[in-house]
Amino acid sequence: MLSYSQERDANIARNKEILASLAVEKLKPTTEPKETRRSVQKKPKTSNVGTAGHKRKTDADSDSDVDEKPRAKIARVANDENAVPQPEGLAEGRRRSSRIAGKPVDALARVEQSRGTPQPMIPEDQRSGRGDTIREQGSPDHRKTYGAIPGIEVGSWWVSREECSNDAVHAPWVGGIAPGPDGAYSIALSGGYDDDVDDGYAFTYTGAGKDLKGTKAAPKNLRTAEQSFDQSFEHNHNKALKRSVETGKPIRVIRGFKLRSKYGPSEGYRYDGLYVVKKYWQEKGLNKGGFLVCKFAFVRLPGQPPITVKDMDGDEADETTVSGTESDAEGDED
DNA sequence: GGGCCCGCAGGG
DNA sequence: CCCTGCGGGCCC
Repeated sequence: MLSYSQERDANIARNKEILASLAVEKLKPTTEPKETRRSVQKKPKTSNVGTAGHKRKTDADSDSDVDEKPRAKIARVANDENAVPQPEGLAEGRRRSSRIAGKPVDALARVEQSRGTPQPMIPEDQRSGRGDTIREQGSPDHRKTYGAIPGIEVGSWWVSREECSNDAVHAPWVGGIAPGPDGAYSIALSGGYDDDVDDGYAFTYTGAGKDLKGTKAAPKNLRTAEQSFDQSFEHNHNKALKRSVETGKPIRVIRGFKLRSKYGPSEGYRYDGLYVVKKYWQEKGLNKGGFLVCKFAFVRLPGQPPITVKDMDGDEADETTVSGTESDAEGDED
């Protein structure tokens, strides 16, 4: 019987092989000058700001960094004219993705503990959910658009899935896969599976299909649980990704802070551009029942801005941008 | 850390 | 209407 880590390593090795077998030419290790760091453009738009009803930045007292910080990650592009005036207070201040409850999300939370109050988080007239930067009459619903969302640069960053959804980059609040008729529109890498491999320019991804967990009263109110059955390509989400392989439609990819990879942002969710799915297969997943999972191999389309790479050892440390690295001596520990 | 309630979006 | 899904927050 293999231990968890042995099994994981075996899976990872297999996933790496598959990625390698795709014979994709890796982008050269272009180490971009720090400037290239995309999107230092703060200027969060309203959409993004007004967004979460839950957490709203009350006033400026919270952290006042951001401004000059090169690591400002808010990257909305927005035509200035289109830009809606900022409700003050929310304007600047990078809001954090309370990745860990108990962090200085301070006043943010609190403001609205109206958890039970069902009300739109964004005023009706502002919540197109179609990509606010292009919200004009007649503009298409970008939630169902393949490829880039107008006005959203590669490298754009959001504190939460909710905000990302508001900009139509990845519609589901929870789901990792946004399915469409000719393939998935977008996916989210959030570190849900330990044996997924992320090399930046390519990665393997595990499909959907898990039980929900809950209590007696609310049997399925939790969004995750242990794998308790085999995943299949009949599942709509997996089917969509399989279809992506056939159609070659580009898929928007966002990486989240929970992703255990040097390509994951240290906070929030970042749009890393377009990828295509090259291959799909099934394998025994990393779960105690040995249940099968559906897997997919993604490869990044060329000609896009480089991905930000996190300085591992330091974590929160600095981030530099490169567009693909050979070395991936990502210290395996355990 | 874990437990649990509360969301939304999309598809059936 | 129902259900699901690599969230998020709060409480312990």
